[in-house]
Amino acid sequence: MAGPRASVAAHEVLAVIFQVRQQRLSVLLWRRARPPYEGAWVLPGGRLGATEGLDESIRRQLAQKVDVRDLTHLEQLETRGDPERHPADRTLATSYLGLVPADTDPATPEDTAWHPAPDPPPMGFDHAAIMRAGRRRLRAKLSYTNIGFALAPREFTMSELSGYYRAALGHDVAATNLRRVLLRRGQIEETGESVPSGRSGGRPAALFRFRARELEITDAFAVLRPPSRE
Amino acid sequence: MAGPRASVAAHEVLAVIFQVRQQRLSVLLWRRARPPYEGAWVLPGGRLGATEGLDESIRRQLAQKVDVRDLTHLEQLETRGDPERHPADRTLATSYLGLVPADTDPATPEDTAWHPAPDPPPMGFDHAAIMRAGRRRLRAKLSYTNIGFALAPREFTMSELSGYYRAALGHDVAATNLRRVLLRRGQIEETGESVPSGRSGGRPAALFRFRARELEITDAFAVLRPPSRE
DNA sequence: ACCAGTTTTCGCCTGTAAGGCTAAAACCGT
DNA sequence: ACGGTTTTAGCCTTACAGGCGAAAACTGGT
Repeated sequence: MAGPRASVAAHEVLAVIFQVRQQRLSVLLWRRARPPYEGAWVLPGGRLGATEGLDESIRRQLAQKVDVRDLTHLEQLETRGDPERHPADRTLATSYLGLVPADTDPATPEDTAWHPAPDPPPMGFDHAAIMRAGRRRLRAKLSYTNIGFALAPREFTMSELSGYYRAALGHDVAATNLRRVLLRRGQIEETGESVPSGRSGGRPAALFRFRARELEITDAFAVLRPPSRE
Repeated sequence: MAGPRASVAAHEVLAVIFQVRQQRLSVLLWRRARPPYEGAWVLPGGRLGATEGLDESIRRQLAQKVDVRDLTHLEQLETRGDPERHPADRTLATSYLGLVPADTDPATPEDTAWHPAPDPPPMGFDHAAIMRAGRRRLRAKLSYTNIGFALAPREFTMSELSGYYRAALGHDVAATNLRRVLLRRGQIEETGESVPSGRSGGRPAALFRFRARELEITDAFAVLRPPSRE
């Protein structure tokens, strides 16, 4: 009753790294140097080392592409294992979602570049589908977690923040509503300082910061709560 | 700059199968027949076949433990790859969350049994942690999706349904509130029929069914919506 | 110094969803 | 018919999302 012959497959880790650059959600891609898909854009990553954990491995691979200290968030996304996803050898891939805050410009090697996430170049393997899964995950978590902290710099104005949300969500976000929602949830707070606004005048904008810099799930999100406790 | 020697690791798939049995959330476990962890309870699953996809593999493995037709939901959960998670060989594991509706009693082999999920027996490997991840996922999705359809039989009364939710969530759920929430969301509808209630009288309960039997995400869950379209 | 233009911020209002509570409805057995 | 039991419907409160307009706070030009 044993199934098909058990396989011993290669395993790779990949990362979907997003950053908002010039008002657009961008993804870090790497130009592949060898066949198959030589010259195509792919997600950064590589083979799992013999003694590495998965998290450990993706951090090591990324260290060759971006300054890992700029990574404000990293979480596992999904694992793909279709026998045909890699034309040559059988290779499973575990992907991660990573975020870089909007103000930093990490040094990247020559074979690596940022591309617009809504309209990426043709990508090798099944990496385009993995990137879409990353976008979906990011969009969903912007609603019910404080994950915005990972897209925004340490301090920001509300109009800047709404710009990051707009880029990531793909639709307009009213700064006034965003402010209320995040303040009520206790995700952000005023720093007390303010900065002059745009080139042609305008009221100076107050600076805000996220209170936490780790992922937290919004309470209100859990519906069907336990009955009121007394 | 090449990392550690690339590994070619074994890969297994595991499933966290939940069912509400006698008002309690239960998990299907399997008594392991060989070392390591011989005799310990583990999650059902096994080695990935050489030509199988991951989804395909977990369905094949499960077919040996439960009638797969009883599975109303199955989704990928997470992948673990700590080098120490398997004492002998390096083995990665991709886990799935599966659900069986409350009224069925699938035939299971002798080495397989249902155990209370809140208070499981000692389990081998890292399977206890995987099971907890499955519970967290289930609890979260009960809030913002229609995943209840996979826990409940085709037709049910509201007090039965609130029992399934209570077991899965681990706290009381008011039947009257649950009814309103699910009706407003359009997740459930009345069948028109009703059944006599408990042993000692009482108003007969209306029967309900879920309108969809596939996972759908509740709209209201996405906060920070696009501005009103006209 | 004042005014027009700009951007941010505040306040008021609306709609909708969650959830508590009570009364009514609909049955059973005696 | 009446008390016990369970389900269902209605009413109310609270909380959050989001629209809109007015006020605040600045810049630059006249």
